[in-house]
Amino acid sequence: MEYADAVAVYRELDATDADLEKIETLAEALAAADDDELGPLVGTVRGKVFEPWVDADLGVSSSLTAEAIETATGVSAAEIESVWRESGDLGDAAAWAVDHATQQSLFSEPLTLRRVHDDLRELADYEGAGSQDRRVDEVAGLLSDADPEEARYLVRTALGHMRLGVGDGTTREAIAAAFLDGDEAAAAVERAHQVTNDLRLVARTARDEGRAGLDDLGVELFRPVQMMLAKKAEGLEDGVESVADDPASVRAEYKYDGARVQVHVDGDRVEVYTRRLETITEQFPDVVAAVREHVTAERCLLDGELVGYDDAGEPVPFQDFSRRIKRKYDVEELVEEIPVVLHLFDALSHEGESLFDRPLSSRLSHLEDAFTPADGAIERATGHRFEDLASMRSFYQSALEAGHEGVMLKNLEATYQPGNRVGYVMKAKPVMEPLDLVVTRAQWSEGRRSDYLGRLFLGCRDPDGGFAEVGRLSTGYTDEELAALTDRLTDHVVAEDGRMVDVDPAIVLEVEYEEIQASPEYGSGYALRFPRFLDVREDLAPADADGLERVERLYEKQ
DNA sequence: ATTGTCTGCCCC
DNA sequence: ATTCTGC
DNA sequence: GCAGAATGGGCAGACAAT
Repeated sequence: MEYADAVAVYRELDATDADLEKIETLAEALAAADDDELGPLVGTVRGKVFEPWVDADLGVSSSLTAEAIETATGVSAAEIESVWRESGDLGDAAAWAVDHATQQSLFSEPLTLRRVHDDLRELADYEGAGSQDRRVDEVAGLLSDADPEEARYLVRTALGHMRLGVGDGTTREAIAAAFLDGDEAAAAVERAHQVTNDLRLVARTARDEGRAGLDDLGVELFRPVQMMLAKKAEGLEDGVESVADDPASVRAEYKYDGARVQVHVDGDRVEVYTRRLETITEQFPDVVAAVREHVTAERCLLDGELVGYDDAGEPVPFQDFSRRIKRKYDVEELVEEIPVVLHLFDALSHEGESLFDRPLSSRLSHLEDAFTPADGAIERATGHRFEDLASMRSFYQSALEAGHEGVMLKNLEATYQPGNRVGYVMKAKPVMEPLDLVVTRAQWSEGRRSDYLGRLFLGCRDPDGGFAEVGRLSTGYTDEELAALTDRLTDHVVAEDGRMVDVDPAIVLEVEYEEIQASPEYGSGYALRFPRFLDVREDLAPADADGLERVERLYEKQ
């Protein structure tokens, strides 16, 4: 397949918002793809060049790609930056740069999908001194053989942002439409995706073996399964109403602030997977040891949350616990410093028996049979069924007092539904008092927001009469609110540098957040976790904004 | 040897 | 993670 | 109600620059 043909497909997908049109376009392309092109097409349409289970990174993102565009075209970095900032897409800037190239490659070979895909894959193998330059050269090499449209999607692929409006859902529908018949085709594709987490494999299987082949793909130990996710509840009562008609079939559990993990066990072999189904077994030898010692089942697949604790038995802030996740060297040192507890709350298979179609109540009794709790190492998630809302409310309070995030609410009769945020699991967390903060700086956005100052830096009053930054804001406003904000901010611009804009402190925003954390990044020494826009405080001047002392007080209080 | 910048189907 | 938008 | 996009803080690792 010529790369130009793949690009024609991307463009057609890009040209419509209608789901059905996207599915039809993609299905036709998948059906027409050659034997060895189906995988690359399924991957690149989602901006991915590796299968999800491959532990490899391209190691190229916006900065190095901008350099590659400069190398390939001779267009200056400043010009590329400027077009990037205007269009909000580095791929668009690449298209422009190729069109305005001041240097032509001596001989230009037409690109193929295969070459683009395989060359990008090679980037991951480069390591050591000079590797960044070699990555830049490799991307530049592709770009110098690309026409403007090819360059646009080549760059978007390298960055992993195709912006085609095609996600896993659309791709699954297209696979079904391309290779299968019948009403339940899409459901069969979805199920196969849930248990393999690999759309390329699913597409190949659907094409080569049809429906029967897909149905043969089952849950296997050491092939992680997509996790069932929770929806957000407005409050405890709302959550209970949402999960089940009958409050008697609701289980409330502590919601822990750690990392969601799936643990696979077969005798001595233990693997620990994250929510994105990455392996983190190496980072948690303590967890592996605890599982070996206390899991009594020979074979099982368990679901839970890993949480860090301090000497006093209090859960540590997520930012501290998170150090353990990416640690590669001196792991034992961190094992000592930040011990963790594995809180288990579900069982997906037990002694070879799949439990996906069983109600939660049944899965929980299998979980109970599968291991012996050991305090401080491996425990059941704290949870119960409650007779009335008042007792559930006090349970919720006890979760907060113990330093946890809130509660999960689960329907005891529901089956395990991988990959979906279904209404059978809800999470309830308390809302913090909002802060009134001043916009100190702003940045031009990308993609669909490229005409807006969509990233707003927030400051609180500091004792010197200035403003100390406590983070950035970029969600919570509608397009309309953002357009109005952008308009107003442009009246206060004092300096502009690339995408960054300095503004007079003039606009006060009401901002919601989950938590205040200690920050090494921001001037105030604090940062908001999950900040979002609530409203413009028209009634407040910058001098009325919240001060650093209030931020400090709230930090100490939580 | 130290510091700065970039990256991540990162974790949340 | 949260949130908004188009279907 | 779903799927998709655009974005938050902060961490360790990997190189590059000094």
